[in-house]
Amino acid sequence: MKNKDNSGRPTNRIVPTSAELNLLNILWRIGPATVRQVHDYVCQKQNTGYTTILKLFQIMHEKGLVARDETNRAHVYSAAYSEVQTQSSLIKDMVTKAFGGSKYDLVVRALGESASSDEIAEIRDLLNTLEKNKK
Amino acid sequence: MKNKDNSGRPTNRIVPTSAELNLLNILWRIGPATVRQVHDYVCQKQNTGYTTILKLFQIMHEKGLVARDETNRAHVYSAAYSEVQTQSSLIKDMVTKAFGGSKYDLVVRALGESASSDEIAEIRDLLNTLEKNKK
DNA sequence: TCTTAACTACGAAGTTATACGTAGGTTACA
DNA sequence: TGTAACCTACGTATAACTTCGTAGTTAAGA
Repeated sequence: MKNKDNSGRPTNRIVPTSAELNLLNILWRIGPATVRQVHDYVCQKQNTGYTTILKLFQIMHEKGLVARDETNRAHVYSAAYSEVQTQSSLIKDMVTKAFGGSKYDLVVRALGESASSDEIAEIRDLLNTLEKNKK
Repeated sequence: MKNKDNSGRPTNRIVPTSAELNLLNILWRIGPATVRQVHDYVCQKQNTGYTTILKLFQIMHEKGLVARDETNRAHVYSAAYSEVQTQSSLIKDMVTKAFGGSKYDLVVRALGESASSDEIAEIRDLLNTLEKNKK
């Protein structure tokens, strides 16, 4: 099924909201988990109602953002898309909306402000690897 | 005044919504403009009511996203923040929410999939310039 | 001057996102 | 067995986002 982004343009991309991303980050970190486990995890940092997490997972399940294992009474949720896939979708979305479609511009902006020498070196390595794989 | 992002964490950043970004892109392109001018511009691509644009600008003005010159009857709106500033804010926001705070990871993900040889060369040049400016 | 076109302000509707409470059923153990 | 803890489903409340219509005012031209 096709989703729609806020602008009304059609898209097939996975673009989780802020709160959804918060939970996905936890699933990516600790793996498939029950609402209880995720709730406990979240509550280490902020107070949130148990049913808030539950409801979010139910909605995310409807959207296809998470898979649900209903074998046991406490359902086990897992991310439907990998962190890398999701990050790529988010980047694509942002490049379209705020960078005139130019991925390069996004990279320039990200590097522009403050990149440490170490980071620069790492990215240079990455570029070498990318080019090597092309040949 | 402090804004809050969706996650409840406080932030001072400029994070326009999708529709807002759409209008800001136009202002950055054509410069300060009336609702009429922006509406005409928008309607080249999509049908949108005049008052839809008007209302959006009013809200953006309340938020401080645009400045408004009320000298003439037709108010003239202009972006309150540059495209570069806004892009940086959006990147920061995204790095926080989806890349565990690592700008480097975002760059890696952006470059990871498909970067042309030309783009790779350009980014290498950029890295050289960045490093030169550091010394 | 009178009518028409244009402009702003305002309200409201429809949708999504976020957040919880309650109801009703299940499990575990005293 | 009964009661306390736990789980899901569902309804609801609020705020933000997006869209547009209407009302009222101002300007401009016949």
